[in-house]
Amino acid sequence: MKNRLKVLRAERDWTQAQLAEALEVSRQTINAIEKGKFDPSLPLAFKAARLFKLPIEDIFDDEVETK
Amino acid sequence: MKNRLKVLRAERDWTQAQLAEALEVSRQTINAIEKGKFDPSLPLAFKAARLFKLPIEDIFDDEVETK
DNA sequence: TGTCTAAGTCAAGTGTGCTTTACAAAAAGA
DNA sequence: TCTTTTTGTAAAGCACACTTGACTTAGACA
Repeated sequence: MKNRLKVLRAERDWTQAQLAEALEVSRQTINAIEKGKFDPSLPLAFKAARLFKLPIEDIFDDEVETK
Repeated sequence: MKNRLKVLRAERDWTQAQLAEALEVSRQTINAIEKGKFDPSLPLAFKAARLFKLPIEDIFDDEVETK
């Protein structure tokens, strides 16, 4: 699952730690999600959507990565 | 987490088993999600959104249940 | 060069999403 | 009523979302 967290962070000049705090998860969790290590839970995706005021589909991308 | 799966099923006259098959999960998983026993994973939420051609937010509701 | 911050990663542990198997309860049809 | 279908639920097990703690790497800057 791809996601735009890194870009959305950059647009706001936030660190992984700051985003983690805003979403009430650990910094390692943010890092792992950004690096594609695992997918966030649905509740966490909702939290991110509310934080960035974007639909979940605009933050996370379920399509297969064709790297 | 509330959800409209039961209604969306009813609109299409589908059983839990049929929805489970369409989403490639077990019937018990559909039942548990409909009954609020646990939240679906984000990938499963994406699958449901594609199946029903609706945004994830139109199927699942992260707001606190005020029963 | 040395220091500070941000990012990346690993290990071990906890909780939960989802499975299969099985059975009971409820609904629907004859 | 009898039978079939659908829904609800439980137990045991596996995989993964997420945690804390610790360590490394890289960049910025004095």
